[in-house]
Amino acid sequence: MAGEPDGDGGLESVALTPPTRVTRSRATLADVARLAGVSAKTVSRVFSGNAYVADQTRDRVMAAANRLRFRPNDLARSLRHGGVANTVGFVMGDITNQFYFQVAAGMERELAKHGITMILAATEDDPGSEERVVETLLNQRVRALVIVPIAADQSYLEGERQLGTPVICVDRPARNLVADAIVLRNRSGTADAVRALVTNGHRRIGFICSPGGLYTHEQRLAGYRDALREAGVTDSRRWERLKDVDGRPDEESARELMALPDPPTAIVAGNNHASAGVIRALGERRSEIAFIGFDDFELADALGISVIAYDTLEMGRRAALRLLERLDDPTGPPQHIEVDTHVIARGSGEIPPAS
Amino acid sequence: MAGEPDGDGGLESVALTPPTRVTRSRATLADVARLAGVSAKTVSRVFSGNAYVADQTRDRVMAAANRLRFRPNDLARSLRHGGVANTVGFVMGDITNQFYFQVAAGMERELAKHGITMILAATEDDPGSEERVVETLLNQRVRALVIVPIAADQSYLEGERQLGTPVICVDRPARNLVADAIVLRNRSGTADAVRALVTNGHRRIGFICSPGGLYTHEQRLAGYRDALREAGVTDSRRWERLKDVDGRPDEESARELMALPDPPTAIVAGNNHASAGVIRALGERRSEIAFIGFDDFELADALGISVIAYDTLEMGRRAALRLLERLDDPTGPPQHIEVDTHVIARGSGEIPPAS
DNA sequence: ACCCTCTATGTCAACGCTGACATATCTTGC
DNA sequence: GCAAGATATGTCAGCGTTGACATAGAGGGT
Repeated sequence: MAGEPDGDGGLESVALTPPTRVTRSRATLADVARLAGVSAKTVSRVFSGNAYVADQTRDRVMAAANRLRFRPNDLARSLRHGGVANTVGFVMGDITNQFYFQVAAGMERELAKHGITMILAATEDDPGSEERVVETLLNQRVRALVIVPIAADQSYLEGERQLGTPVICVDRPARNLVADAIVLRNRSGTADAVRALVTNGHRRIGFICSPGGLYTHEQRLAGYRDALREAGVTDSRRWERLKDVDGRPDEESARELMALPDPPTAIVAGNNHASAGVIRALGERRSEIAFIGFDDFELADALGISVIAYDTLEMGRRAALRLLERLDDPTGPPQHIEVDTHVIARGSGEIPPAS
Repeated sequence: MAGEPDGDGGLESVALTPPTRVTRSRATLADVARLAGVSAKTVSRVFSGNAYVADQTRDRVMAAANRLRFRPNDLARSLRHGGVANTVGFVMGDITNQFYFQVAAGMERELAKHGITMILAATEDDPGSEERVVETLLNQRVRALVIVPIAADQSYLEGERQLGTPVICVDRPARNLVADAIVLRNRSGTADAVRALVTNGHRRIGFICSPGGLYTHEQRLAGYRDALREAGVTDSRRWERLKDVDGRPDEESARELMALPDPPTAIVAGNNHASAGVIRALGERRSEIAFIGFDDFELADALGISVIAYDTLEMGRRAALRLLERLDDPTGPPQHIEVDTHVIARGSGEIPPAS
């Protein structure tokens, strides 16, 4: 398969210009000014837009700027304006988790409207690296920080906050730091799903989620318990499976539940990873046991999997909006914002109890 | 040490020093220097690390810096060093497409190793906005650009390239611009999948993909045709369905194929969206008709769906590596790098022809 | 004619940092 | 004892930009 047949070969080649000569340096305001026969300040005025410049002069400046391919240097601009850049930093955890990127996407979209650009950094879910990563961003003089807290403690940011850098936490609240938080409606969202199952006649409902201990997972577990308590189910602990280990514990947990003498008639998964495990474990028996997973996923609708869904983009958007508010007015108490979740019924969650 | 008598008072000094602002702002090198009783340059040396500083002095400086919560200002640093920041810009298309973010993730991981931070920007798949977005990044003085080309023409970047800003294209090559490209092995990857079906006895093989016209999709279609031509199938056009419209054309296309008097015994989908359509259309008949989709997706393994897969993170990684090479040595012809794809057999693709 | 305001442009310093260069002390070698 | 290096620190200018301030002609009102 080495030689691509005919078709539309010749993808590259055809260099438009010989292999690159480099480093004619970039034009500055002064260069443009010289060419246009005006002062640097006048060029500056043309590019920052908000001052008196004669139309004729403006044209001459623009012509010179285009000829020299001038581009205003935002670094210098930022330095001049209090040394703060027009960027915000987003610190996410595990880079392979698309959740973070969806949030980033929502943020980007909103920030772009305000001409703010976003700088990305990842902690790779290593709590120890959080502070280091944050420092990198602060050195870049971001105007604000949005972080998905992963370290055990964010008090190291207290100084920054006092210096006026807003900190917004996403998905989990910060610990030991006054900061706004944008989180999911984890607890009541999960409760909603369980209630739906209860309404449908289920009493033996399993809950699978690993790793335990995270804020989000604790909240979801709590919601699960809330709903079962409401329903008068007192032995819910029996149906809980929360492992902290790696490997594929969720799938095993599901099999374990299904192998009980009185197996659950419905299972709720606390996150996407757990959903995958449960679906694998269910296999051919997917039509027998009801299932609802927290987190929507691609093709879930094609497959008829009911989920507790939410708008990840919205989380990012809300984070961005809160951030913009903070930049306008840094005072005021921290807000705890919950983003709505809702159960999407696609079939798997509406299966009635078998026994 | 001229002006600045003590700390307070000094009201009578008329024109010498106007009342200094009391707003607590961020500490600078000079502030630290004053507190430590050394020159700013010495503090600079401590923080850039690579020069002679006595241990005792270093300690004193660090103590002062910590007390003042000093942070080096990378903006100023960058400005001093040729006015170029230590960042690269990534321009992606539709922000809700997780593919882009996976690429971003791979890049980030690699760039972080080199202390380079990434700036994100999205074109929202609007070709007209590409140039504007790119400009924003260039104004931030990114050291290099990685873009997923969406505009019809990237020649507007030629000037930048000549000024020494490397441009790397991902997923699709640039048009009218000399730039490296990191793309998937679209053509032969698709051909591999079709060959596998042929080997399994299939001759009537459908291909569904929308929208047509994109580079990637053209390549995949070409690969499909390659393999069928090899197999001596001459009427492959009959089995191709490529629509440009929106809605859910892929699902309809699949139904249409299945409703033919001599329906295909196997179907290949050209992208994830098409896969979803086909899976919906197949419904209960999933076990009768072989299926392979381009792009892996979550739970595909749990569901036994065979796919043409690749490592999206790897694409980003390769882009980052190429970029770093370019920064080291800006010369040399543009490279066209293909990232490997491979067929993952999970069952759906190994179903033998029924008739 | 005079003053006033509006428009249009220029001069200069400074944002925070570091490279180039200068200076001063301390070793080491012969 | 002294040149030659190694070590330690300081001074100054300038990266590209713009705010503050200065200047100067054009128009308007009286």
